[in-house]
Formats: sequence, structure tokens, C-alpha cells
Amino acid sequence: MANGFETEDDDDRGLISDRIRNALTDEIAAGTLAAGAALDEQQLADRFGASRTPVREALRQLAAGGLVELRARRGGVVARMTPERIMDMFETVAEIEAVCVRLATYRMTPLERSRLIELHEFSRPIVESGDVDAYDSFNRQFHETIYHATHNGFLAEQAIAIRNRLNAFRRTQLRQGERLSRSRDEHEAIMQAIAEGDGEMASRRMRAHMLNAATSLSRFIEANKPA
Amino acid sequence: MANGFETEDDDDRGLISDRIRNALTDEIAAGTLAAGAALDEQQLADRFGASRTPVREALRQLAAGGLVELRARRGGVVARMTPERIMDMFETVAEIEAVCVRLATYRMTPLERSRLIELHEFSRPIVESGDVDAYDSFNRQFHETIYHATHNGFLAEQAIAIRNRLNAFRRTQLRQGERLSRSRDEHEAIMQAIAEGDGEMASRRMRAHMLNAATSLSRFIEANKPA
DNA sequence: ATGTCAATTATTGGATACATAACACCTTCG
DNA sequence: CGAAGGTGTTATGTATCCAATAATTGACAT
Repeated sequence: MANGFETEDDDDRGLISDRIRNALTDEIAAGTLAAGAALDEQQLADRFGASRTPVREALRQLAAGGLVELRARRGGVVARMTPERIMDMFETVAEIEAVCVRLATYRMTPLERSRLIELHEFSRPIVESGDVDAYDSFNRQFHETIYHATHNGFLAEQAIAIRNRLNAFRRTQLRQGERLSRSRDEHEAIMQAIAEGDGEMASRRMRAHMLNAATSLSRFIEANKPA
Repeated sequence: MANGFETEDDDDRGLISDRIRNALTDEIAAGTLAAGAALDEQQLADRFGASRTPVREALRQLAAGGLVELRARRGGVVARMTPERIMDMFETVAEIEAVCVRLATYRMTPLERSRLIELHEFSRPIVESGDVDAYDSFNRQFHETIYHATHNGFLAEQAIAIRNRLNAFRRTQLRQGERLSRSRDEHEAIMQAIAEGDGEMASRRMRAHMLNAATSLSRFIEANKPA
């Protein structure tokens, strides 16, 4: 891809507690660890061939990130996500993204603008190929570029953190090819508002864009829900 | 105060790690622990009459909250806050508050609306008395009432978390009596927009309100900065 | 037979001991 | 005299052990 972005998955080496945290994050994201599942410290320690100490630190970090709920002296469980809460999270992401794109519209440098345009153009062949994984990767870059263009490092961090947190819970990628072209059309509309320097318009379109993705996913979840 | 809100400062009992975390949070907020100060685990353990285990857990939690920076095998330091970063945090809070009040305007129940009006009226004698602590307490309730009125639990949590995180760094309360009446006037304007059902207007006024508080504080910090 | 209370058990919270990596200082060689 | 390498010290990462608490189960009384 040749654009300075790295996958940053420094797994399987370094701190054991970090390895455990990453592994658990993946398993929660993949759904291997179902929501509400009890997380026995000794059991996890055995599974990872470590002692309880790093397991506990991993659980604390996951709890801080919201993926795990800890109750004092009653152990941890994978955070239980109600459909309402998931929708709340999506709405929050949508609103934050809307804020970001508004600020970015007013503050982005010409370089950042051309970078964004370049990215957007780059997505056209991806949509045509229907490569969902590639589009997912592009999409992340597109949105993160906007975060950074706010020139507000803290806000960008928050946006990324919340987005990742939500990502961990969407166990099923969107496999609907149609969604890709709709997504790109919505990006197009956002790009146009940015080009016109209309931050408010860009903001409204971004909010709609995110909520479209949310309802689309929500419908999918509803159709495949277990009970 | 007779309004169901509690101070929730359940300190000095319960989990030791929580006590340590709260204590460190307070000390960082008060400036007793200067930014960049090294946090020796054994030293802290001795100071709190505990072992390193709960100290480590406290440090992890603080790191997750952004108050402490941890580097692998190189210990932790109190997060170094540049003025730019503080302004970024203020702006982020302002934007999130703006989102909250817009959603709240469209979604709040009559009960929540009357609760907010009641709170606002209650602040008049506080401003006249010039009791800064009392106003600070009221102010928190005012804003948190708005968070909850969004009927988006996740967003409310995020707003409170970020607000607390910022609070930890404003080591000096605003001691300017004049600011109180200005703050209340701004609340008044926000209330009016809410009453008219104009979420966008309420949003813009809230943003201005928060940024006013920010610049006011920033000026104060600038005037009293150490070096 | 059912409800309540107490004892036991299992699991988490905390303490201590040990391993390992990083930093500093000293020695030695160029 | 300066730089580089090694060694020693200090602090973090991990393991194991002990204590406290909550859940569960069984017994006894109503």
C-alpha cells in the first residue's frame, strides 16, 4: 500500500500481559469468547501458560477499555452488549465523526486535503473489485485521516479509541457488496462538502453516513441473533 | 441538597488498589505529583502501606485514563500535559457537550426538562452568594443532567469520563467570582434554546459556553505558569 | 417441605520472592 | 583524553503463596 501505515500487530513477543490482552481482545472480537462469559483467572493463566499476575493485568486493561466488566471479588465477564447499547455506541461514533469532519473541513492543510482526495480516488477500484477487506482497510484510513486533520490530537485519539472499541464488538463484517458502493457515494458527498468548505454540511453528511452503516449492521445482527 | 445525588467518595475502605488510584488521581490533580514525575512502584507501595501489586493495578488504570504514561520496563511517569493538549481536551469536551445538549433538546422527557429548570433556578442564590465550591457542584449536576437526557448511556459515560479526566488536570479552581454570573447567563441562554426546542442553537451556545470557560482558565494558567 | 442460617469451598485481592532488562558508572583500550 | 564495553545496581515483570470474601450447599428448625 506504500503509505506509511503499519499494521502494528506486534504480537507474540514482548510483555506476556500484552500478549494475553491482545489475544483476549481478538477472541472477544471474533466472538470466540461470548458476551457474558466468565473469565476465570487461573483458567486463563493455564491456557496461556503463564501465572495469574499477567492475566489480571490484562483483564484490568480490558476492563478499562470497556470490553470486560469487573466486579470486586466476583471476577470478570465479557461485557454484555445489549442492542440498545450497541446503537448508543454507533450514535456516539457518528456524532464524534461528525464533529471531526466539521473541524477538519475548517482546519485541514492543502496537503491533508490532497491526501484525502487521493485516498478517496483510490477507493474506486476497490469498490469495483468488491474486495470487502481492502475496502475496510481503506475506510479506516479515510476516517483516520479526517481525525488527524482536525489538528486536535486528543480528539483524534478519542475517535480512534471509540471506533476500535466498537470494532471489537462487530463480530461480523459487513459482507454486503452493495453497501460498498453506497458507502463510497456517501464519502463522495462528504468530500464535496469539504471541497466547498462547508463544515456543517460535511458534518451532517458524515452523521448520516455513519448511521446508515449502523442501521445496516443492526439489521444484519437482528436477522442473525441467537435467541 | 436533598436531590438524590451523592458525593460517591467512598474512600479509605474497599479495594486498596482503588484507594491508591483515587489518592494518586487527587495528587496529580492537586499538582502534588508534578507532570513528568517518576512513579516508583516500591516507593508508592511503601507510602500507602501496601505491596507493589495493588500499586501496579492502580498505575494501569491511571494509564488507561491517560493520567499516567507507562513504558515497558521503564516505569511510569505522570503524563506530561502541554498547553496545546489541554486546549485540545477542552475543545473536545466542548464539542461533546454540544452534541449532548442537541440530542438532549430533542429527546428529554418533561420530567427531565423540569429537573433541569429546577437546577438552573437553584443556581441563582449560589451565584449571588459567590460560593464557588457550591457552584462547581451545581455545575456538574447541570451538565450531567444534560448528558443523561440524551438517553444515550454510552455517550453520557464518555462525556463524564472525559470531563473527569480534564478535571484532574485543572489544578486550580476558577476563583473568579465574576465568572460565576457569566457562566449562569450562558446557562440561561442554553436553557432558552432548549425551551424553544432548537437543538442546534443550544448546541452552538453550549460550545461557546465551554470554550469561554476554557479560555478563562487558560488565561489563568498562563498567568501563573511556573517557567 | 420449605426457608433460613451456617459452614465449606472456590475464586479473587494482596503480599512476597525471584528473574530479567535497563541504566549508570567504572575500567580499559585506542 | 575520549570512547566503548562490561559489570553492578536498581526497578520492572512474573510467579507463587496467603488472606479475605462471596457463592454454594447442606442441615436444622418451623
